[in-house]
Amino acid sequence: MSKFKRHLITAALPYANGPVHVGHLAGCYLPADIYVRYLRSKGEDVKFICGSDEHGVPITIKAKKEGITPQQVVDKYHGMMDASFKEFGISFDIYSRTSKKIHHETAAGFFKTLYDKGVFTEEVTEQYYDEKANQFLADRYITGTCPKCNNENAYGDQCEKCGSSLSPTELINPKSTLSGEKPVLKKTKNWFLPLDKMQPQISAYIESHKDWKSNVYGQCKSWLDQKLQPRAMTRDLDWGVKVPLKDAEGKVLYVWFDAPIGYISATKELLGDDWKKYWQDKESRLIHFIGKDNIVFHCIIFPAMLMAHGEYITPDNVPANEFLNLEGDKISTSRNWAVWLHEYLEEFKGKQDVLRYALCANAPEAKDNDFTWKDFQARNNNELVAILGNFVNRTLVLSEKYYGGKVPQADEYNKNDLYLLEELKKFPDKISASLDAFRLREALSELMNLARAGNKYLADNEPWKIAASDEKRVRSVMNISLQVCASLSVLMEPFLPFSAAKLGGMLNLKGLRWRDAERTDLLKAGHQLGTASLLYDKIEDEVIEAQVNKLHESKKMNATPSSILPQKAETSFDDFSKMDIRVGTILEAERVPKTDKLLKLKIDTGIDQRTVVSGIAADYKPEEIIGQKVAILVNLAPRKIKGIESQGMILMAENAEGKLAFVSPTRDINNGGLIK
RNA sequence: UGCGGGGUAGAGCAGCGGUAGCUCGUUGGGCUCAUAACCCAAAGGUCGUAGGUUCGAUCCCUACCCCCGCUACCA
Repeated sequence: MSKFKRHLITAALPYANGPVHVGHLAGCYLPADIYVRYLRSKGEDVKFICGSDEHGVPITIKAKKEGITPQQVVDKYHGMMDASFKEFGISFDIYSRTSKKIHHETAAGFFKTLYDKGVFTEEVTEQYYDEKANQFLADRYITGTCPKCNNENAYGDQCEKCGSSLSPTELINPKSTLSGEKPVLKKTKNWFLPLDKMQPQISAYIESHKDWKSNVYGQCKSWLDQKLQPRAMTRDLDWGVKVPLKDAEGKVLYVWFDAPIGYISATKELLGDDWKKYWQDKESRLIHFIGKDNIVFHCIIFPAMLMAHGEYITPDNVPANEFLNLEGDKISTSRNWAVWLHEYLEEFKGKQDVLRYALCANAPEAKDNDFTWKDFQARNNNELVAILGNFVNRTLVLSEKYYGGKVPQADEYNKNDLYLLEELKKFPDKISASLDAFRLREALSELMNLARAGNKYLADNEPWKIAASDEKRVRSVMNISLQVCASLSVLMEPFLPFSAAKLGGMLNLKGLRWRDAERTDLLKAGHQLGTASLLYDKIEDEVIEAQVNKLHESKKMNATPSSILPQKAETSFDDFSKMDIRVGTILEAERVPKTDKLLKLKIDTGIDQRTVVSGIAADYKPEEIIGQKVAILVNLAPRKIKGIESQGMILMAENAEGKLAFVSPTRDINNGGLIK
């Protein structure tokens, strides 16, 4: 039925610097798994590819911090992720890793092909080099004073204090984090993918996929409208895939060049020579499941690489999800604000499907969504237990009671029966339509509608009431209810594979395909059913409260230690006394238009009244700070901000969350009073 | 600030030109086979704001506001 002979489905390669959390699952692994299981159930030829992304700078930094090698870092997390995906029922055909030999060969080969075809442009730039450590420094390995806010601990790519994005050469007093030495500028050559020149064909490619999700298509359009820029595909670093050229000593492939090729090398590893069918045959369909942070790489850069190579098909669809928040706050690995999959699996043994259900029902398909434990509990208790589990349970309990677990013979169908059976036949196609359009939440809710229909049918026909008076009728009602259970067991498999298997066991059915779900004779009269047991248990309030508490405690623990910055370099009293800090009073305050954080203040410094622009609007409203006593550095060189000359700087204290507070004398000191 | 996504009942979402719909929650009733489960019914929305196009707008156009992401600013 599909115009494609085979499907290659990938899920974003998770970065091997931390374990898997619910955000990852909801973003791409669960949707991809549901889609793949659905295709398999339809009998399609499908391969599901994933693996750990093990290169890139953050891993080398993490290794340094923990005093181990990068290889040890990735080994640890690769093992964890592999195991927890497996236990959660993410049914990869292969879960590989980019540190494997086959990947290094494939990625290097791919690069070499592009190089030989003359695709790349070469550019020599000046980069910082650490002479003591004998290597070029990635942006993150350089710290120095931020030229914008004087923060002495700014990184080469970004100042975390003021948020400015920087280039390493802008830093004042740059320092290598490897040796502490001052790095020197040294020329280095890198290879660029000329996306600017490829813009026409990339545009044509994107334009031919207007059917993509609006968040994906919109993001791509935005990049194209801003004109693509050449992008460096190599880096001066020693952790990664070596650039396969003679004059490229000490260089590796850019992670975003190397990572998507991981899909290709994993396919090779899985299939041997057959891999080409999936990547190079026009009748193959390539689909990437990713989170929104990866859209550009999968929709523009990777397709550009594939086109430049020439022998590959391009992604047919990239159904990217938005982000999942947790209890109202962004999920963060470093702040330990997350529900970790390996911990969930430990604490909720056998409840994989509950999390699968909660995440799918609330997946961030169109916008960011919030995962809350309360919602998780409600989904389980009010939907899985009360609707799906209950329908199956009441049907099987009655069958056991009336017929000793043997499927009864249906006699004549009445109006009610025919109506339900007609409805039943529509479900596989209805759910298919939603799944084919990557509307998984909708598909899941359709599935639940079948269970709802079953519950209603039982309530309307009340077999328990007529059990004694009309045995014939009861046999028909129970037969039909059992057929609905059988269809459910097939249709729920992509979403709830563990429950589907359990239900299959209770019904003593297996090996059914998607199409079978529309049949109304899956269970023959006389067929012996297995033993009934509950599909889902209620989750009590205490369990949920415990999880919420755990979350908040870990947040508290993380808030304090890591956020205290180390002491700055020693300074002299002379240097300190150059600062002229005075007590002042805020006379006027107003928002600087078109900015989020800036206030324009008029301050009485005792010396004069002057204008100061200050980034405090997130914490203070203009009207509430009039009359506030402040500490002000008055002899700071004036600087124009948003066209307003700022003549000084207000001193602010900052807590771990970045909240600001005025520094102000505790007894009444007149304006102009010296702070020393 | 620029770009993208989003703003629809208490919560989560669908609808995207013809007098607002789904799930959960709430309230009332029924039932008792079933895990205090199930079934029925009701309440609850001026569809972010203001203009415009149209016989008619939640849906199209314009401006603005709010939330999220990337980006800028944050002395």
